[in-house]
Amino acid sequence: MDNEGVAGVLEQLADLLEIEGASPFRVRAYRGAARTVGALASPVGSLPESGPGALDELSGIGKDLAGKIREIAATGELALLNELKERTPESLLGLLEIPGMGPKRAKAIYEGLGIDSIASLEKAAKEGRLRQLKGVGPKLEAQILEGIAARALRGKRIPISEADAEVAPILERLRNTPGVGALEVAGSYRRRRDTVGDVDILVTATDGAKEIGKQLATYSGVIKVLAEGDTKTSVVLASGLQIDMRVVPPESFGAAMHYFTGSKAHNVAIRMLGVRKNLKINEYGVFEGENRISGEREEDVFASVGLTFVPPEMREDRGEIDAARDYKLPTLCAPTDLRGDVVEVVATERLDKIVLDLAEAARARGYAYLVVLGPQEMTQPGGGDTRRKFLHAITHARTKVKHLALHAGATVDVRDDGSVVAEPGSLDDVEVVRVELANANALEEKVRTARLLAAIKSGRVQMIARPTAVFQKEKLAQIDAEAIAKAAKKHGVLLEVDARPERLANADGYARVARDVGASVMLASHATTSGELERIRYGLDQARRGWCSASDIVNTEKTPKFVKA
DNA sequence: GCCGTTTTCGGCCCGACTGTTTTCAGTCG
Repeated sequence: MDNEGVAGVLEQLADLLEIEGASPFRVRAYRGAARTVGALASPVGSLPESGPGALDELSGIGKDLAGKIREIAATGELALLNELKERTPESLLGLLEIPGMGPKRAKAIYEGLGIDSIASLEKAAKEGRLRQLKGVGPKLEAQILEGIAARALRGKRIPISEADAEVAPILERLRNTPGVGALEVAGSYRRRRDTVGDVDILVTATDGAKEIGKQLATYSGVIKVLAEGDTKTSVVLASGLQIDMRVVPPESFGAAMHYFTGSKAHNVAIRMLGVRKNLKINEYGVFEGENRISGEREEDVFASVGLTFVPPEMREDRGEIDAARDYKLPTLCAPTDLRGDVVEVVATERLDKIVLDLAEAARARGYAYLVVLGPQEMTQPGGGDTRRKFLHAITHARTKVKHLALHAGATVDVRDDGSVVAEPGSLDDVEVVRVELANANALEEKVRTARLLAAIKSGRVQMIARPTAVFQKEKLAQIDAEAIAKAAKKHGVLLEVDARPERLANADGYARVARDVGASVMLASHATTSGELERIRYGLDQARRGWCSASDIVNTEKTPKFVKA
């Protein structure tokens, strides 16, 4: 079972344990393990049983959970889960998805009224039977009914690129409101996660919150105002994206930014550090007893617990707190560090112009080089004509655009023995051979990994793409990232981080593995038009989440060497 | 169930909000 599946089982376990009334700390341990496994770049099954890099070395996973995780990964089942399901119907888990329904109420409703499904819950609520239960009145009953009706509309996470497009005009509007001081987006948007659930905006305002709240509520893209209070305004946009805006006093702005940026796990860890120093840390500031000792600037919150400033992208409780304490945080790669990109073209009569456009745009961005991946056909039977036209376009653009190194590239599939699938001679004038497994989701994980390892060792390829199963909506085909990264480092092969919005899932974990073993990352916008070059930023975001500094990323070099055997 | 410059037991983050209460439990982020 893949990591996502294992994480799902652990979540189920946590939910069922919670309904059963197990220790909240035990439940939290299971949820933490689910989160950790879900963020892992390599399959949990491929981790060593003991020693460095072993499962129980991960923070929050001890001997017991490691054993259970291994059992789930190997068999897809878990004895404990089956036991729990015998005592508590699995269908109760569905009730937890309704807003206002938590484990306690689910349990009470099941035990008191025998309700174990959304359908029977809805019936009972309509008949007014829920209020028989202690602690449930007419309002809660109505709220549950509303929750059932609205559950299909519940906001799903959207790609960060879409959120960017939604948020930009709103920020513009709010910034132009008189009396607005600081204005920043917090939350997972600021941490640059690949998807965001909602957008948290924090502002300071000189004369009250009324005017700025009104500015948000009356924005043309708003279809529903959820709340419009003194300090908080919540709206839903036509796209379904929810925007929460909070007005905070200037002296609390840093603490609020820290608090609302999260992640939750990072915040918990920070507050625990505070507790040890007898400090209370919340969204209003850092307190020693009754006295606020800081909170105006985010840096001060970190400093109060003995840490240097942690960039938002790193705040996931993945070791950043220890690193910040020991002054070992990397200097993350900045957008201005980038000097090159990987783009692609398809077969068309206008190849000369398209390549030239891309080259000129790259030069205008200050790039020193550009890898252009040619049309698929060029390495296939009968692709000679396409290949000649592509190479001509490259040569042509070289003469027109100065101070930009253009490299011809090609994407190929690979066989079990590591040999590339390409017509003889078709790669002769290609400097960068990029491997992307065809039909990756139809292959076993072990086969995927083995093929990529064989390709890396063959000495005939320069770059490895992360296999994706894009037709299974954003689901990634798993590979043993650590094994691949180690081999890539040894053989000088580059690991591509694809910046296309639909291929960002888990790219942060992948980049982190590459960085940790010392392999080189190559960001690839895969732009097909000059306007798409800017989306390299999304690849960089994920690399930054993976702790990559400029030296980990090949795009920052002016003249990278593409070694070819 | 995890974890340890208060280490093998006894802790484990914090606050807002809501509905139901009369002092609080449950949910949520």
